[in-house]
Amino acid sequence: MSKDLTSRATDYSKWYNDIVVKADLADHSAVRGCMVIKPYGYGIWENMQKSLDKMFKDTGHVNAYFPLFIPKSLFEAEEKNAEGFAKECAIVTHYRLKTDPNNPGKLMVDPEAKLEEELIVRPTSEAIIWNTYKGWIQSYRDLPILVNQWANVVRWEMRTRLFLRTAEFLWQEGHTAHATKEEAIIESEKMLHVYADFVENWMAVPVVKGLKTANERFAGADETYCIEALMQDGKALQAGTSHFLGQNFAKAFDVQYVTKDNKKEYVWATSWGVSTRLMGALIMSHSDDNGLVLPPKLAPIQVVIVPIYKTEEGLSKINEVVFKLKANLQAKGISVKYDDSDTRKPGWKFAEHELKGVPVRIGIGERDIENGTIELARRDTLTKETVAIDGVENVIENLLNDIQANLFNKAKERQINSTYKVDSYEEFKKTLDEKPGFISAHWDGTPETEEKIKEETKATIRCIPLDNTLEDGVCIYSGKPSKQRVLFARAY
RNA sequence: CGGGGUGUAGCGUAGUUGGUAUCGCGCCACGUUUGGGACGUGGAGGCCGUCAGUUCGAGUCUGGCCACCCCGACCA
Repeated sequence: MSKDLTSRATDYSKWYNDIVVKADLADHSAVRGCMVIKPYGYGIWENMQKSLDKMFKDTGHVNAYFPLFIPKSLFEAEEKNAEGFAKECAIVTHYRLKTDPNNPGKLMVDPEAKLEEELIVRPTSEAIIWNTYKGWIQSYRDLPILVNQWANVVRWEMRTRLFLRTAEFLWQEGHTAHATKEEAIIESEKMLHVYADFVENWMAVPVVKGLKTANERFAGADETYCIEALMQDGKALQAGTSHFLGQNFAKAFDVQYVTKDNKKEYVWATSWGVSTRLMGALIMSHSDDNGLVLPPKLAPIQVVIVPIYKTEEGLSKINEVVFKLKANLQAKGISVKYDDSDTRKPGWKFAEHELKGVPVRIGIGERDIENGTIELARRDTLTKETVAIDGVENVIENLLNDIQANLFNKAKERQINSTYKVDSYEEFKKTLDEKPGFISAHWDGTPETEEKIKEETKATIRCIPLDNTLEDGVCIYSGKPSKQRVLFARAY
C-alpha cells in the first residue's frame, strides 16, 4: 500500500532509511557520508531552528558566526579536546589545483600550493571561538558572553546513516564565558533544560536528563549533561549535550579577566549543541509502517486539503468552500496546503500525505458540499470522521493540539514500558537481548566496569539521571557497593 | 579502517557457455475515470557505477577506484 515501505518488523533500519528517502527528507549525495537535505526535510529542520533559536534568544543568547577552518596550532591548544577529535578530522593542506600535464582535461593538486600550516575543518568550534574570546574579554564587565552559532561541522565518521551520523552535519553550538564556576554550571544546566523542553514539547519525544560518565564525557569538558531518548527499537539516542568546560579552554587560550578587586582569573566556559540528528530522533520516535508521522508543531504542512470531484462545476463549488476554510485556518496560524493538482487522484494523495506525515488531512467532495460536512483524518491514529464544516476551524485547532499531546503520551508510555530495573548481570544481558530499552541498574562507579560491560554487551551507560534517588545496592558486574542506579542501553 | 554484499532507464529488477538488454512501476500523448496509490491504447527513455585490462567482440571474465547496505572496530 505505501510505496513499498519496508515494515519495522521486517527490518527496522531499512524501514528508517526508506522513510528518510521516500518521505523526501534527504538523499545520499555523491560525497561519501554526506547527505542532501531535501526541501521537505529542510522545512522540518527550519521549524526546529526557529523554535530553538527563539528559546536561545529568550534566555539571553545572541547569534554570531565563526570560520569553518581552524589552524592546526589553535586546534591542538586544548590537548584533550584535540585528542578526542583527532581521528575524525578533515584537513586542508593545499589551496590550489592545476591542470594535470599527464592527464588532459583533469585537475591535480598543485604541489606548490601547499599551506604553511594545515587548516582543520571544524569538528566543533571551541578552539577558534576561545581564541577569539581572548580578544573580547579583559574585565568582569565583559562577562558573561552568551553566543550561539548555527553552522555545519565535519566529523570523518567510518559508518554513516542519514541524519543519525553523517560526515557533515548541521547544528547549533552555544559557547558561553562566565566569571564564576557557579554561573557556568547554572548555564550548562539551564541549556540542558531548554533542550529537554524543546525535544519534549515540540518534537513530542520524551527524554531522560542526566550526566555522562567520565568515559562518555566530551573531550575537554569537566562535566557533560545530556538528554537521552529511546527509539521504537529500544535503542537509545543522545539527543543533545551541554558541557561545563571548567577553565580548560580559558587556560589553553589564556583567557583571563580582571575581577572587581583587580585580580586576574581564568574565565569559566560552557558549550552546548543539538544537530540534524534530532531529525533521526523525530522519525524513529513516531513514525509507523505507513510512513512518517510528524508532530504538528514541527510539521511544514499541518493540514492538507484534498478535493474529490467528478466535474469542473463540482470542483468550483468545492474551491469556494475550501478557499474560505483555508483562509480561516491560516488566520489561526495553521499551515495549510490545498492539494488541488488534477494530475493525481485522491487515493494517491491520501497515501502520499500519509507517507510524508502530514498531521491532519481534510477530504472534501461534492457529497460534503451538499451536507455541509468535511472528512477529517488524523495521521497519528489513522482514523477518520465526518464533521460539520461550521466551526471546524476550532475543531482542527484542537485536533492539532490533541495529536501533539497524543504523540508525546504514546512515546512516553513506550519509554516507561521499555525501562527495566535489573539487579543481576544475567538478567541484564537477558533483558538487553529480549526486551531492548533502558536498563536501570547499579554500577560501582569505575570506568573499568563500564568498559567491561560495554565490551561484553555493547550496552553503555547513557547517563546518570539528574533526578536520581539515592539507594544502596551492589554493582551488577563487580558486586561492589553502589549508591545509585544508572541508565544503560545499546545506543545509536 | 578490517570482513561480507550490492551497483543494469527516475525507482525496483531479469539477463544462460561472452554477441548493444527483460519485465513491472513511474514518465509522455489521447480517451474513459476521480470518497484509499484507476484503466485502455500508443510512445519515449540505457556509455549496464567508474577507470583500465583480456578478447574479433564485455552487462557478463580480471584488476584498480567510487558509492551504498550488513557485521566488526571507531563514534566528545
